[in-house]
Amino acid sequence: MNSEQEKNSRKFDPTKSELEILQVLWEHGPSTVRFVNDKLNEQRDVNYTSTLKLMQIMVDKEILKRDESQMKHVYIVVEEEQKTKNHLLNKFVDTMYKGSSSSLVMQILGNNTPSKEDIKAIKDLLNKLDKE
Amino acid sequence: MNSEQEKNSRKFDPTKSELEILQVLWEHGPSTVRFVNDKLNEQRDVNYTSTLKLMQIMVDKEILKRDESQMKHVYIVVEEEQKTKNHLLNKFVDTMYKGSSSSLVMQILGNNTPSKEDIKAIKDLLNKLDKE
DNA sequence: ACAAACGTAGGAATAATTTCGTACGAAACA
DNA sequence: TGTTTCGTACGAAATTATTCCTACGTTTGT
Repeated sequence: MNSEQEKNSRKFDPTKSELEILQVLWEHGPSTVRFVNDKLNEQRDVNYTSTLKLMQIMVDKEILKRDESQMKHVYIVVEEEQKTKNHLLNKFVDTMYKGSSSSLVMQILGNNTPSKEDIKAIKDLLNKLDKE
Repeated sequence: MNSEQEKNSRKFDPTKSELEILQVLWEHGPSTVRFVNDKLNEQRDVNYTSTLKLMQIMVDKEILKRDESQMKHVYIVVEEEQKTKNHLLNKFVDTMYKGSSSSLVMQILGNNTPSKEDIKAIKDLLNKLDKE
């Protein structure tokens, strides 16, 4: 189960900026550089060509692929969002909590105040897991 | 509650290598460069002076302080482990789960298989939270 | 048809991070 | 005491990541 995740995951480790771009693409689906750049500029100044360059690099790294059939290339995330997030989450748990996901959960629940609904949702999930 | 965390957290964002060092110090308490470097070398090759340099930089950044009363300086983590981890965890939740800690919890519980004990511990915590 | 706006490509400049070489003093020890 | 080992300081080199300049072609609108 863990080994399967390792098998499927490239070493792929997005940098900070790459992650910003991924987030836009995750939220809005396949997009042009222009669109991504505009989104990024809602938060901070970035030159169009900087975003372009980065996205081109991401294509090289095979984090993205692109549809070049139109003049305005459309960039598409290669690996599905959940898989990538899972990978990053596991890496985070490994480095910060020595791989113990429950201690992460304990900490996050202890330090934040989830709503009643959140609590219920999590309880339900736990009950389901319990039965298996 | 969130604002309090912001108040107490410096912008402090350890780099990858800094995090490696922090982990050694978290696990073993205040240590010399030699000790930290030996630990790091259990995992990968690092030159002693590289580790030294990094730890000196961390002192500059006030991530560490050091006891220079002995010739072999002893380095000490400034901010307590939990506070730093919490900060990093929150940052992670913010960027990866738009701040929704419960969706992180859902994902991590769904994708790993916590033990019965883990499940019980989490349930207990949830019950406690529920009452408040 | 021409100018303005917009697209990609690619390389160079800059910034951030990490690594290590060199110098030099203190301790250990034969 | 001489030499080897171990410590720190500091600067520079190497690496990685990020930003942007320039060139040049295509589309859009007049």
